[in-house]
Amino acid sequence: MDDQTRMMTGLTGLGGLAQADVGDPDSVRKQQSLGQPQQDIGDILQQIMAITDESLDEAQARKHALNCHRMKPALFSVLCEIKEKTVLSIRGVQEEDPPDPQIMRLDNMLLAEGVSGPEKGGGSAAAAAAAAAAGGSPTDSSIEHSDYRAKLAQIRQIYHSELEKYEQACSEFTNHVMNLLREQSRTRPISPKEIERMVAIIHRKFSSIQMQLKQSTCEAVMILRSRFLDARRKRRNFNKQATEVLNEYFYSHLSNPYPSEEAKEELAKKCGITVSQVSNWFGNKRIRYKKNIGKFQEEANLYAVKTAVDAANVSAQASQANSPATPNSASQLFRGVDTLHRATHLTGGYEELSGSGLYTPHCLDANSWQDTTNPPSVTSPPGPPGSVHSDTSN
DNA sequence: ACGTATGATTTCCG
DNA sequence: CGGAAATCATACGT
Repeated sequence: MDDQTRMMTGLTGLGGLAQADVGDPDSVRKQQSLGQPQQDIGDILQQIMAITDESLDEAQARKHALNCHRMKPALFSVLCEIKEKTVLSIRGVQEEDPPDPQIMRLDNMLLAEGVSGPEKGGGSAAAAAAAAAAGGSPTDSSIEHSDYRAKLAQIRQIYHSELEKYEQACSEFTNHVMNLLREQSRTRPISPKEIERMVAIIHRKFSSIQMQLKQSTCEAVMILRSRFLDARRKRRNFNKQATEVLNEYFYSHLSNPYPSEEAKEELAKKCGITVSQVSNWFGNKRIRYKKNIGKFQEEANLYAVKTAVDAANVSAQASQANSPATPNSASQLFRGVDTLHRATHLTGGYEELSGSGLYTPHCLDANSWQDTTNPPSVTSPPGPPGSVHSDTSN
């Protein structure tokens, strides 16, 4: 309604049809006494103004009559022109929404998470790669749980179906509105530009809905991630074979139980765990071993025996392979048994072991780990193993 | 149920 | 940034 009056005022001014204010009923009456064209226009305007007071049927008939009026096209175009100048120009400036940083962030994350990326052709591999590339976190390859992937795929599927629904609804609604406006544009001043604007508004609304979808999808992914990544929540002990491999390495490198990056990778592969898990394990092992060497003595001996036996077997096999006919294998085996024997001796009696040569020097050597000023070869006299010896710090 | 073992995380340091 | 130390939180054996 307000628009209507504004249009009217605009019309009078622009068209120069009348100097007086059309909104004033008196002026309309005054116009009737004027010349023929003016009277005609005034007549039409009065009819338009009065149309709301009439009954529905009357109004319908009146509308039709007005529609067929010979002045209608001219009047209509003028109204359009005015409307464009007044109504549209008012809000026409605050357009141009820049690519929302928020939605960009969401998009990036969904892409990185493998939710919105390319379709599931490569499947988990692509997703995992994307996640790894995005996160770069040490936890990357630990997300290989099939459960995780299944849940992620589920989220992905929901996301895509929802997105599709939104898009469809958006285009449907846009079409509907456009048809409606086109339809109405026959009786009401609506310019194509206005339709365009309307479409843009609709799209903005729908994209804000999309953002909500993206937001909740991100949230779901984050929750899923945290649930699966927080291994503390669902800690599993490594399997026996894995701990065996790790312990073997630890005790056979007791003088310097710091596996290199390559060694860690190798161990990780052998144990079916990640490199960071290997690092954790060695970190824990070192500190716990150092804290209470006595407690680990048995274990140390066990693995010393194990490695000794392995060494014996290996050397026996090697010698056999070297010279199948040689009777030397017996002596090789014996050497293995010898080491084994000496190793078994170690149980309990670590005092005499210093200098036994197998591994003992390292056992009591935890103080020299990480100590560049004190190479392992020149070990300081070991403290009482059972008691908690002084911490290196302080 | 409880204590211990153990993998992971946090904090601090060089 | 890698490691030590402390700490957390769960698994596991009793």
